[in-house]
Amino acid sequence: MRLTTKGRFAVTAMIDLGLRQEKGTVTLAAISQRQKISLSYLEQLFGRLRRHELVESMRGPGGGYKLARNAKDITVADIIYAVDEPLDATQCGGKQNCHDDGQCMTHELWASLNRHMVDFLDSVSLHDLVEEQRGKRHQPAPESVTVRRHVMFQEPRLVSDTTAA
Amino acid sequence: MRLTTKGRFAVTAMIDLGLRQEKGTVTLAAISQRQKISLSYLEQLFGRLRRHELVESMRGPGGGYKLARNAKDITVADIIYAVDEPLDATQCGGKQNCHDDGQCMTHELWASLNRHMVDFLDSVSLHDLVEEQRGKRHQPAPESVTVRRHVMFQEPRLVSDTTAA
DNA sequence: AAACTCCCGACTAAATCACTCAATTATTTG
DNA sequence: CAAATAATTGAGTGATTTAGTCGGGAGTTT
Repeated sequence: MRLTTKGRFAVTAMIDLGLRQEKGTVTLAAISQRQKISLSYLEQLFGRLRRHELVESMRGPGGGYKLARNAKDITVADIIYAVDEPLDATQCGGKQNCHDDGQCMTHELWASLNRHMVDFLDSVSLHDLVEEQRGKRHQPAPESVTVRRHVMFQEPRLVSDTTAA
Repeated sequence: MRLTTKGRFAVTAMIDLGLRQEKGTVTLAAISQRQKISLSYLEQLFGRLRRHELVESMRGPGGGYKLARNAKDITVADIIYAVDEPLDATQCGGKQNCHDDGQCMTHELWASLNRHMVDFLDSVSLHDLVEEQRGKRHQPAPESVTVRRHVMFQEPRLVSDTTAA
């Protein structure tokens, strides 16, 4: 799996979007200012997010982006996969030097690790992150239920509206 | 965490070493031939493995490398950390653009992911991998005990001795 | 001394990352 | 319609990282 700042920015931007989309749409220019991510870069990222149907766009004045579906149905893995594509730690998806066997004594190890990572990132929804940011720390479920819902985000601070006069 | 072919090669080489060190030491030249990893590259990798005290070396004829401790006490995380250093998915170890808060809404997310990855890689010992390679699939513990011992390596094949005439 | 083996640092080509820039298309408002 | 707003696209670029190579040196054994 590739873990780059690209994925981090994408998640950050999506949280920002999730926090404000109630008031219609959110422009990239606004996200750019709040999160200090260059507009051009955001454009690139949101192009991918849109093609993966995680966000929807509206052009023209009053336009912008909004989530294509409920934040609970968007996972961090979805976001990272959208912007970083492969999401594969094995690097030899059955083809490359893996045909010779032996070469790939470690193949299953990486495949396993990859599954672990994906499982984890898939267990955290955008909704979870947005709620954490809102500071709603009312830990209801005392760590049970399925596999979802991890409680592990200690940093509630958020960039405040510097533009909204 | 950085997951590159460097780490993969290092783990592969260590498995090879673990499989054969009973007969004294193993030379890099032998590992190079069996695993098709360039000797120069192996030298680089084993320099780091030695400095991290995972292997010990003996020079001169009959020399080579051997594990510095029991294979059960060497984890995959140890190996990857030795050759890839950082082993950190957060990328902003508290310093960079993380001072401003907000910027780091995702900091804990990456930190968590990193812990998950390290935990996993730490739960797999070199001994586990070596035994898997030997094909000793006698699953004794039916998945219990602590957290250690995952059963997840389906590829038992190994490069056979092409040199040993 | 000769062969063997580890040891070390510098070097490099290729790929990837993290962006930027310029131009275009669609939409709304006046 | 014109102007402003925003998304949309594709190409380009500099810095960094990766995945190695290369050339010699140093310690050991026969």
